Parts: sequence; structure tokens; C-alpha cells
Amino acid sequence: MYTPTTLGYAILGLLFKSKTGYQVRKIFETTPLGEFSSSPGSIYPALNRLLSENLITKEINSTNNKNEFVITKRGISIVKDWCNRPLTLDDVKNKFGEVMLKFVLMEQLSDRDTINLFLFSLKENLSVYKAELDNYLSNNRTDLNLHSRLALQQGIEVCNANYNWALNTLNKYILN
Amino acid sequence: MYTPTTLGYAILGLLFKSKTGYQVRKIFETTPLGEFSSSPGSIYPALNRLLSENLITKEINSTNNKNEFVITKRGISIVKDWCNRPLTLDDVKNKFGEVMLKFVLMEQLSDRDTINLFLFSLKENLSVYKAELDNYLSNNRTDLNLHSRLALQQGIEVCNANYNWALNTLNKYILN
DNA sequence: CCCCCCATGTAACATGTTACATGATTGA
DNA sequence: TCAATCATGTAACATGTTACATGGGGGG
Repeated sequence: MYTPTTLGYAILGLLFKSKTGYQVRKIFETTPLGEFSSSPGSIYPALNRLLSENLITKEINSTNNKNEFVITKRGISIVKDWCNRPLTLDDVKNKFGEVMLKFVLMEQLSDRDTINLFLFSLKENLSVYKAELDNYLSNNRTDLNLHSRLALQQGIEVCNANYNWALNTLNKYILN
Repeated sequence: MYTPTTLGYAILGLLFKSKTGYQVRKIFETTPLGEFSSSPGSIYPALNRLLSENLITKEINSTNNKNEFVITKRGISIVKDWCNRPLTLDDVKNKFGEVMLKFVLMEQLSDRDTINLFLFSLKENLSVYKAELDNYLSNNRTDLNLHSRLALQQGIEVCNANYNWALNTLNKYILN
């Protein structure tokens, strides 16, 4: 069965409101949300893949006569499944961009409880990750050279920042 | 002219001390430094590319009779050039992993002044990036939906964490 | 009239992922 | 002796990058 790439999911997210391929490209090119490719060589093939899998449709906008893409029901369901898949430690370690993309997409797809759960799980996983990094640093302090230790410190601080963000965001949600 | 991939540079960094391919794999697999692939399908082809470009050599360790790789002079020079290339805003926005890898590699390749300059430039670029994100958030506060704003906030906080890290690290360096 | 932006594509290419495959060594 | 780990590789595959290519429309 077909699975979109991260870029594919990002595009699907944009196509909750219909857009031309060019508009999609410009969004990736000019906004800070979505650090994706934006080159025609990646966007148009990606759109065609989504099209051939019936996750989006291409239609002519009657007012301006341009070809626009929109997400299909099937597309929505695929995105939803992706977002609701339980977060893993690996997601948090190596695919934080995907995690944040899911969080953005969830707003239009999931109810409060699901979002709460997502944030809670994110917080927990970040806590585990942070503990792992702390442990690694104290167990290897003597073996690591200066810059490696400093780089590890940077990782820990980013982890903390993300943990605090998740905690604060969760509190906002709980307080309605 | 040939340019290594990020994985290639990471491997070159490890081969300042000679290692077998398997040892390289295990480092990527088990340590938090270097969030790289570690699968044989990526490591061994990468090693062979570096070998055919004479950036590393393969030699039999006389004591344990195993094939080990070491970086060559040419390899060192290539890594050094890569590290000393001026940091760009794009590096800081989209390739922070590479930036940190350079920082780690610099320890064995660059003098104090160069490292200071690197950290200073990193700090400056992070400052520009942060300003961009702040600006984008205030200019689009009404257009963005809740989760997009929160995600942007997360980006800003990571940016801040990195800025503070760079600042603190720079101070450590200046104070010797 | 010319340049820039809109708009869409394709072709070559390198790389990484996944999965498969093999054989040696070592400790229980 | 049996399983796990050491150790190295290859083949198919999807994707993204870079570069090239085309054509229309609008403004200076």
C-alpha cells in the first residue's frame, strides 16, 4: 500500500484549501512553516503521485480558470491515520519536523482529547530522550572531547526547549 | 569535483582514528552524536566512495588483522575546507545538524580564532533567523490558525535555545 | 518590446532505505 | 552446538536535487 513521504503529507495539509501547484511551491519557498524543497522537480512529481493515488483531485477553478488541487476524502483519511499513529521515541529523536507537522495538521482533524494525548505523549517521550542524553553525557564525560560534550549540551538544551513548549502547550489546552 | 555528503563528512570525522566499517556503523547506531543511517546499505557504499576518491585508505591493522579505514591528508584538507566555509542563513535555518557536525570536527582542525569566528557567525545568523520568525509571527498573527502559531512559537524557542548555547559557548572560548 | 513572474514539466543523477545474503567468531 | 554478534556486501526502489526547457501574461 502506498505511503506518502513527509513532503506528501505537508502538501496534503496545504490542500485542505484548494491551490495550484505553483501556490504550493511558493508557500514552501517563502514561509517558515515547512522547511521543504519547493523546487519544481520535487513538487510537481509529488502532486502527481498524490493524484494517481486519489489522495487529491485536480479541478479547474471556474472563477479564474486555473488548475487547482484539493484533498479528497481518501486523502483526509490517510492524513488522519498518520497523525493519530502513536508517537515513538524515534519520532522525537530523529523526526521532530514530522512531529510538528502532525501537530499542525491535527488542528483540523482531531478532537481535543486526541490532541491532549498527543501533547502528553510528546512530553513523555521528550522526557525520556532528555534522560538518555543526560545519562550519556555523564557516563562518557571523560571519553568525549570538548566539542562533542558541547554539542551534546546543545542537544540537551533543544530537548529542554521542546519539553517546555510541549508542557506549556498542553497547559493551554487543558485550561481550554 | 567530488563533494562528500553529510554522512560522508561524519564518517571522515570518525576516521581521524582508524576504524573498521562495522565500528563506524555501531557508532551511528548507538551514540546520540550523529543522527545518521547506520544501515550497511548506506555505510559501506559511503566508505567505498570515500575510498575511491582517496579521502580515506583501507589498511590491515597488524595487531588484530582487521581491515581498518583512516582519513588521508587529502581527506583532512577536504573536511577542513568544508568546516571553514562561511556559515549562511540557510545553514542555520535548514541544516543545523551539519552546523553542529562542523563544530565538532573543528576541534581537531582549526585554531581558536577560527572557532571563535565560527561561533560568532553562528550567533549572528541565529539572531537574524530569530528576528525573521518573530516578524513573521507578528505580521501573520491573524491569518495563522492556532496550531500554526504554536508551531512557529516552538521554532522560535528552539532558535533561542541555540542562540543561548552559541553565546555561552563563545564566552567559554573567550575566557579561555 | 523586454524582462520578470506565473506555471508546469522532464531527464539525469546521487543517495539513502529496505531487504536479502553470506560467512566468521565467540560465548553460553 | 547454537545463538548472537561481528563483518561486509548487493540489488531494487523511491525520492529529492539540479538543470534544462517551454510558454503565457503583465508592467515598465
